Amino acid sequence: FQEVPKVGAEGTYPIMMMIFNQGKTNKFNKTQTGACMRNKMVEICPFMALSFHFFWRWHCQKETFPNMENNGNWFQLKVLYGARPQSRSSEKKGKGKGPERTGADSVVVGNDYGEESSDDEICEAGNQNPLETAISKGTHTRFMKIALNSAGIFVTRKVTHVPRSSAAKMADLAGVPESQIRRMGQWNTDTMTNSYLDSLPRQFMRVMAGFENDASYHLLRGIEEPCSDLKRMVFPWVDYWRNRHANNAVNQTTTFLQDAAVMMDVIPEHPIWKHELFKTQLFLNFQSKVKSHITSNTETESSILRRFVPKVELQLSSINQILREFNERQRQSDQAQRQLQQAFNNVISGKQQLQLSVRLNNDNQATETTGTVASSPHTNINNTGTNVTSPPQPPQHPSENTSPLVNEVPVISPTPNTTANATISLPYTNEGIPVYKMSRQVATVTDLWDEWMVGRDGFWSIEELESKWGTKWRSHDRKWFNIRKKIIDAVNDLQKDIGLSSSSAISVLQGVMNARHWSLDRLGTELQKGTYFPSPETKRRKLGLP
DNA sequence: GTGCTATCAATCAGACGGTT
DNA sequence: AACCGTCTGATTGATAGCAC
Repeated sequence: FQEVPKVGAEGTYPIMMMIFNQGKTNKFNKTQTGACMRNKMVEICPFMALSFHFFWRWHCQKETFPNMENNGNWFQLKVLYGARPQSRSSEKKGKGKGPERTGADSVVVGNDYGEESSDDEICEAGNQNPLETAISKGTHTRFMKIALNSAGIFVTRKVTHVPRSSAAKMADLAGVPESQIRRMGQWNTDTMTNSYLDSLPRQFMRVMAGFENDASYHLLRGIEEPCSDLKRMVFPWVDYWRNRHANNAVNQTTTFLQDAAVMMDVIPEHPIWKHELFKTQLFLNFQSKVKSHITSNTETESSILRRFVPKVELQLSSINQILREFNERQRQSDQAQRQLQQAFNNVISGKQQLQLSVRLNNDNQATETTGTVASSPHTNINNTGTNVTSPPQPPQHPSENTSPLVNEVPVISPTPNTTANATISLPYTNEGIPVYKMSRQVATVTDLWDEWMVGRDGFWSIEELESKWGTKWRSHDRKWFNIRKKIIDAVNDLQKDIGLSSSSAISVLQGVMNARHWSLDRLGTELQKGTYFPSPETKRRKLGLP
């Protein structure tokens, strides 16, 4: 970490530099650098990400801070380590389907990687410290895919290369000169760039961090300086070794505290906030000061906007209005689509009878057949549509429509189905009662409520199954049902006791699950045990308290 | 030659379900 | 309800083979 002066303005700002001397385009071990600065948006700030990563490891995971007495103790440690912390792979021989590997090619000493240094070699070493094991290529790819997919970006090729190309494109769109982009991406080959220029393309860094120029580098969350007592609580080990080595380099204590003050509102449910540091009065005081800087400045910007560009604000508010209307229409459209999907599922599953009209025009004698079909994925309609096979007596479908034509319906009894995934047909008992195993894929209160009240994949809802066949449909799934029922009861309790809508009640329970890191099963168990009540009112009612 | 995907094996946490 | 062995799914490391 370095503190660099602003160009053309007073003050400095911290930057994080990475130094590397090997890589695909660096065949001659030339020392190259990459650098970044604090981002305007705390959510994507690399300082935030790295300092939270370290805080989590040293405070929450209780990882031992390395002894920095000499370089050999910590030079091989990886910032992002890849092996399982509890991995016992050293006892095993070889993994994967390939031939067993020998340990001979796995020893990596110093920086002399020679001609072929692949990640795999670093990953191998038999009894190596997991903290010294680099993240594998496959894991890197998976992490990238998860991150990209969660942002709605689907990449099929060069997944790990995406930031390299997209950063260049983003910078180009933001007007960063090509020369700067070349320098950041190490795409230059001319002698001047390679040998003489400062390797930090400051303009590129600033734009990617959300700032126009050095003078405009002004972080609202960076104004408030934490007191030394608070700072000492963050990375005390780092402070210790910095003092021993008389190292004045910037450390992340201040930026961590400033970022934490804001991030707590961005991801309030993250378990890191359980740490005692964030409950101390020192931190709470500091956090309120940081927030006051942010809110006061936001208002200033808004008043400036009102004073100088009233029309812009008017336009913005009308655009907002349009967006709201658009969202409302979109919501209605989504709802209609869901209803349509539900109706379609009902038809597929046989819950809803379907009227078909078939006209055959193959020859001059046009035939028209009309029939009502309680359809099933196994429904067979032969060429004429009138030659009906006599099916085994179908179960009593919970359909309310009984058509006079129902006896013509070609329904084939669904074949028994034992896999949880292939839910397109239901097995039936000899008495014609469907045997439904509740979905193991359901992990949220919303999905459970849906399965209970609407039914999954077009099958009967649990409510319907209960009302039609009592407990018989679930003779092999009692425990699961009973635990889940407690959650449905809790939703109903919230509606009854404090007047919430069903969707609000579902949100409340889902919020509890998220905050406490409970699975559905855990929530159900806690409700069953009476160790958790959805509301104080419910608790009073159930326990008969005044 | 390199990056990526498909695939297998190892491992772990948590769910499941039978027994007491 | 507690216990405990088994099952299941998720995660990770690793390799072969394909595409470029």
